[in-house]
Amino acid sequence: MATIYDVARAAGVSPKTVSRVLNADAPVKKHTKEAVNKAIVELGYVPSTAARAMRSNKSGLVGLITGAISLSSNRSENSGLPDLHIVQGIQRAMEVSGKTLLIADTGGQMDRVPQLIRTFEEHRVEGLLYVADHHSQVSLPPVSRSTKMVLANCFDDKGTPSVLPNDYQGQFNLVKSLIAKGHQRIAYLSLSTHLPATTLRIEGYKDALAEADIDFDPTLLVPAEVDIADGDAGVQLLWDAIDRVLSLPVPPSVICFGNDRMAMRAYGILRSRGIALPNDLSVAGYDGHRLITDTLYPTLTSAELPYAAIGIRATEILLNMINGTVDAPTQPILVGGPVNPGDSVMDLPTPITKLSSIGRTTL
Amino acid sequence: MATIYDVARAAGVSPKTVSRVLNADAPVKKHTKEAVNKAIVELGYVPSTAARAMRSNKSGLVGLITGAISLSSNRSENSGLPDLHIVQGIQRAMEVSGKTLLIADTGGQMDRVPQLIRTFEEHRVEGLLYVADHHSQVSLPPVSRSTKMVLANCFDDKGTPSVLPNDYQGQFNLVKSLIAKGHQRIAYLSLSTHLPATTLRIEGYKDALAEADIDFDPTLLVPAEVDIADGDAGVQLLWDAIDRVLSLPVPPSVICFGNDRMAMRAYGILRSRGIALPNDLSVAGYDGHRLITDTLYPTLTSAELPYAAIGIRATEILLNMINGTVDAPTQPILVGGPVNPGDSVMDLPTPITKLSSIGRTTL
DNA sequence: CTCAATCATGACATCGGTGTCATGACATCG
DNA sequence: CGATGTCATGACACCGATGTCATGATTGAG
Repeated sequence: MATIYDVARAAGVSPKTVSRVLNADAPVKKHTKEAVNKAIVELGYVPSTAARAMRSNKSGLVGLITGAISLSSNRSENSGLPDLHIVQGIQRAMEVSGKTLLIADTGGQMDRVPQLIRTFEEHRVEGLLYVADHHSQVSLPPVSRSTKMVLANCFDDKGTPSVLPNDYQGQFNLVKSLIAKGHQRIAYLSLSTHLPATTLRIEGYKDALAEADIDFDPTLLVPAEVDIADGDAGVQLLWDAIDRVLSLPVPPSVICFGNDRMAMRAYGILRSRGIALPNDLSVAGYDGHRLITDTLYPTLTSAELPYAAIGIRATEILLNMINGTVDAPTQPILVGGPVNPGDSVMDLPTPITKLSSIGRTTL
Repeated sequence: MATIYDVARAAGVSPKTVSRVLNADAPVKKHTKEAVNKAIVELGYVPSTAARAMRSNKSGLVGLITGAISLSSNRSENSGLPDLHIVQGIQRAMEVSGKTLLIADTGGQMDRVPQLIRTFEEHRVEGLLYVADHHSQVSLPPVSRSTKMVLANCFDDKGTPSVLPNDYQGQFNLVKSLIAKGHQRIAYLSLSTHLPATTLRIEGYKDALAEADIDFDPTLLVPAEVDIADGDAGVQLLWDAIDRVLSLPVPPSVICFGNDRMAMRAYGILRSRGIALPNDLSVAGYDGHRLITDTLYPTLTSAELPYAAIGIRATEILLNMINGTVDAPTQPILVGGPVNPGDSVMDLPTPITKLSSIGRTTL
């Protein structure tokens, strides 16, 4: 591979002059510049980032640690929206920065993280991003104090800058939109209550009800997901939860599910019970998982988890920290998302009348 | 960041001795070694790959060009199995090699590829992998003759080494397994006939029929996908294709779909027509898209597209080319996959009797 | 026309490792 | 006991770019 010295010799100038042409950081005579460019093209010269990095002490690299690639759609038990969307956002934001993204995948094994960080340090990355597959608390091994780091979709107890989905607001807006469509009996079959997201969403659910002067009915709130990734148990639990809320004296007119995958399962379960969607019962999901929401029939109403935006925000924050232009945020950044309306939610012009006639004949 | 010189000074030895300890490429007295290691730990020294790469003229990097990350599940019209699985396979194979993978995403714009290749060349990658999102012919811009390259899931007309799914065998085995279950009237609603995969799979379909002495009936073979990514048109076309084969004088006992997503859509369409799966009609997909096959009820029988294996094979070939141990293959490597059985295919103990009673009452 | 300021370019050192060769300290053997 | 060889280590150059400083050429001002 040709070096800057080869180019210099071919153009009859010094290496430094070639460097000046490359970086346009000092005036070069037009004639000289042309000779240099000609030599560059002829030799197919491409500057070496390694040499540049060594001299400038800047690698131009940013490291990303994630399990998004190895885990994405392989483990179908894995519940939510693919965290890959966060990676997409990061890539998009990184592109315009001119830095190169180094992606390391954990393969789901957290104990490999130190090794990955080590590799990044060898490459002298200027910053580090950590992406979690769901809103969670993490505890990462310490990195050299000088290394900037931003957490996406997770947080720790060391005050590392982090970007999180606004789960409270997402569920709040979703329920609010259901109420606007005339629904009053709103069931919520949530994810495991051990998840930070669930706690926040339940708050959003309750506050949205309160805002509309609807009393919170505890029997309508059922955790319908276990932590253990056991497909069969999951389906059973979901079946049972649906059974419970539909058997209530006054059944709900709409069920919110903890995520789109649960809603997708519910489509099958409800149909097998002869319940027509959305005529007999409305359904809403969470995540905005397009593959599911758009493909299901009827299309699914869902609160969008703004993963791409989270990736973009996290990247922006990191780049600012690298440039030193802005201080790292001390509080988690919350990113909200819209409610994507689908055909799975019925308009209920006269909610009270309809309520009493739903769900009884089907059980 | 500490350098090898800092370590040398702290340990009271020469930099070269530190280098020897790091690489264990020459004997070092136990006492000296301990002093060096102590200094390394105390200073938190991490060697710089940039400096190493420059001296050795080996970057230890492999470049990967793909659209898998940006396109994955965002564009839900995008038909098949996510090509991300290929990337997963590549990562797994690369891990054990000790090289670092540099991933560049095209964002779906092929015109960005030259730019990405340029960046890789600046990083002096030792090899290049290109991953296509579906079995297709590609035409990549020329790279420096010395750069090794392997194509995964695609091929070109320049004889670049490539690894492809064995579409012929996949469909052949799928149809064979259906025949083994007693099916004789096997419809095939294929993908667009412009795809290389479709041509190959139709051959496999026909040969499997021929092997069982079943006459090929052209009315059972319907292309049910257009090239244009128009969701509505796709659904209409699929609806119509299903309509056509079910209206035949002797309707099929099973329908093979071009991919799992089509099958998923078909579940909804068939159910809305009152056809019970698999009792009234069996269904099979293609891709082995777990998210779909495992979640659908009943679970979907599907020919697995061995994307992970393709990624692994492509990586192995590339690494061999880099090591110079093996010559590049001159013919595309074909990788086969199993048929994943689901509950969507009925056993037909007495195929002929049942055949005539299917599909009529539902139309 | 002279002197200073500006411009274009080059020589050289440097970044952090490692290959090559040299060197002094021991060990081994006849 | 001296010659030869092995061992542990260090001095030095080099990989490819670029920052610093120097230098000769050119230009402009007085």
